[in-house]
Amino acid sequence: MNLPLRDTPDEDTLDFGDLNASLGFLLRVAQLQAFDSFYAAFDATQMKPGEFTVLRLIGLNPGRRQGVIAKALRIKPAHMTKLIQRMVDAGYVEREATPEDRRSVTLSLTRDGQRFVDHQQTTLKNLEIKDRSGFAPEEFDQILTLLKRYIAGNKRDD
Amino acid sequence: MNLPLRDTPDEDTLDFGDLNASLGFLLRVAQLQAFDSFYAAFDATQMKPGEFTVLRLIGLNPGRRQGVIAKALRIKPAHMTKLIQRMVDAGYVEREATPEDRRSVTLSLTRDGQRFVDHQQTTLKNLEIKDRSGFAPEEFDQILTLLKRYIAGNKRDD
DNA sequence: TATTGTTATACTCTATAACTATA
DNA sequence: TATAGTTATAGAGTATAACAATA
Repeated sequence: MNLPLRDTPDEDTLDFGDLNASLGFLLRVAQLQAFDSFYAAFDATQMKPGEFTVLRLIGLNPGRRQGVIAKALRIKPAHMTKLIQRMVDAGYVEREATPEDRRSVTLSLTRDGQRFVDHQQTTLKNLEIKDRSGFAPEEFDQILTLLKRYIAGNKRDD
Repeated sequence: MNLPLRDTPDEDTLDFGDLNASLGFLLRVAQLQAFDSFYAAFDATQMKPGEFTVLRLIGLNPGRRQGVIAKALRIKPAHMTKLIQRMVDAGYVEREATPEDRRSVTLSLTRDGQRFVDHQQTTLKNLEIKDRSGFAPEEFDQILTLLKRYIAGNKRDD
């Protein structure tokens, strides 16, 4: 005989077993939550995480070829073409023919694009404050360091 | 005047700036590499990370409703239906009508499903050894702990 | 011949809503 | 009316191959 007004408590409680010791599983869950946080913070901008990262990377490295930016972020050429087209349509990115190699295209932010990225620094800062809030200061630095270690240790050849 | 046989070194070298201090960005990159590792390790099985995690979770919690498993893994109902159908077709999962609530369905592993999951423990162990290889033992435990902290601190309401 | 980026196709994951059968 | 799961449709990301222009 269960209480009619509530679910049986253990019906919704799951045993995660070894999943709680699986780096891949925890990375996946953490990453999904990081996306949620991004969408919550960037609600007003219509921006997706991948798009905004592309804008930031172009801003830091103006004049680089589209393929170089794409490869660094593991975005496939076909997808990159469409993503950049959206950013061009939004007025944030400029494409320019490369004189030395006329097959390729170099990217840079428009004035609007740079202004947009600059303006989102505040949003980014708030996101970081929220991210840091569950950690002691040295713990946050530690997780960044360990993630970078994992990334460097598992480098792909491309 | 550049050497003709190589790209200019700095042409491919990008400044990542603050992205190297962004938890969200590092989580994303690390997670993509974790998927790569999974696919490399589970090459022979045709299994995807999400599918295998569902199998593991069902194995740990037989007889739970499909919706409970789905929600725990943030899989949307529509997607879950198709994923479970694939697992049923593969002979790994059994669906059973719930007597108390005939709208719902409970899940369990078939004997083949349980055998499959058990058999992949070796693959999983090898993956973990590879994951641990870049870390000191206490560092690996630390990254698991910190990821769990992040996950708990950013819990969604649902 | 090989490479850069584009186009086209397809498959998965995700999001949404409409539907069914229950409750 | 609300809920559990299904079906259907569409959008985004990804993978692949074919293509045009150029190297």
